[in-house]
Amino acid sequence: MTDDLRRRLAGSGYRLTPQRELVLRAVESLGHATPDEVLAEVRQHSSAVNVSTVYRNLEVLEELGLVRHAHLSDRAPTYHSVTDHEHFHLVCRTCRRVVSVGAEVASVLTGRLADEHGFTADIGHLTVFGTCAECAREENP
Amino acid sequence: MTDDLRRRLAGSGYRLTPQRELVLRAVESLGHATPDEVLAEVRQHSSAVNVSTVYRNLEVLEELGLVRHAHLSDRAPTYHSVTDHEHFHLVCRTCRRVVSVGAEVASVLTGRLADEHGFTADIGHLTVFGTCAECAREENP
DNA sequence: TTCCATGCAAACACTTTGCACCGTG
DNA sequence: CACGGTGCAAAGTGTTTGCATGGAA
Repeated sequence: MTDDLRRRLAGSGYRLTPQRELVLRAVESLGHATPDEVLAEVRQHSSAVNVSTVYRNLEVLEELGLVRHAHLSDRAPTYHSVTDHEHFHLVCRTCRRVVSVGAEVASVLTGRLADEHGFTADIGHLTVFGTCAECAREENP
Repeated sequence: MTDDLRRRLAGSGYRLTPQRELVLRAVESLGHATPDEVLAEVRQHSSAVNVSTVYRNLEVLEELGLVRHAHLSDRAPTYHSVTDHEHFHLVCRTCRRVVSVGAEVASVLTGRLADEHGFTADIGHLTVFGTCAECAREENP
């Protein structure tokens, strides 16, 4: 599978480096992670990897469609691997919990946006903020 | 209407200052604006207003429900006044154009999220990224 | 006359860039 | 052995904070 990756990269004129692979594996194993978290994970395997290398590689990997990012907080973006089925995120503003929801749940919305506005929605990047069941219960008991 | 605002602020222990009012009026007149753009607009009326004052006031005004923000780019947030009907945003990744869409267009989605996940979505904060009709046409002619 | 609000400058968090060296293909 | 990749340090953005002063109520 490393050779697969190598070919994938070569196809766009990129090379496979140890750091590159470590960044990809870190994103895959973390699920949802900010660049900082990816850096921390990578450093567990290879001590000396630089922040800028992480940023540069996340960019390359996203360009190739191997990872994606979404904004789960007002601050840092979070990356996830694309082997997952397409999904979007619900984020509870109160407890910060994140739930992944299959893209098909939004199909009526994407259909209307396409029909009424000619707009092709990128559901994988979507984040819906709001309040989860538990937190709503606590606020109005 | 200034007195209205004064009372609204006083109700939460805040005061009405010229800067505060200028920030609110700027958001109202700009439609969608980043803190930077709000600052620029405010300075057209009163030369010396500080960045930090703009940030602090946007925060207070949002707490009171007089303005809202959404993330229309990966960088700065944009603020808009709440007198508008509730809406969410479509942002085209190619041309950066922004379209506002009435919250009711997402009602099937919000209904499903409520039923299936107990999640109350905050539609006013939602931004859907994707590709608009014109840009899709240019890419696949 | 009491506190909230402001200006200013410094600190912050996150990300990007320039440059010399390194290593993949 | 050419050219993309890396580390490092410095510079950018966008935002927040501490503190002394100012002004609304």
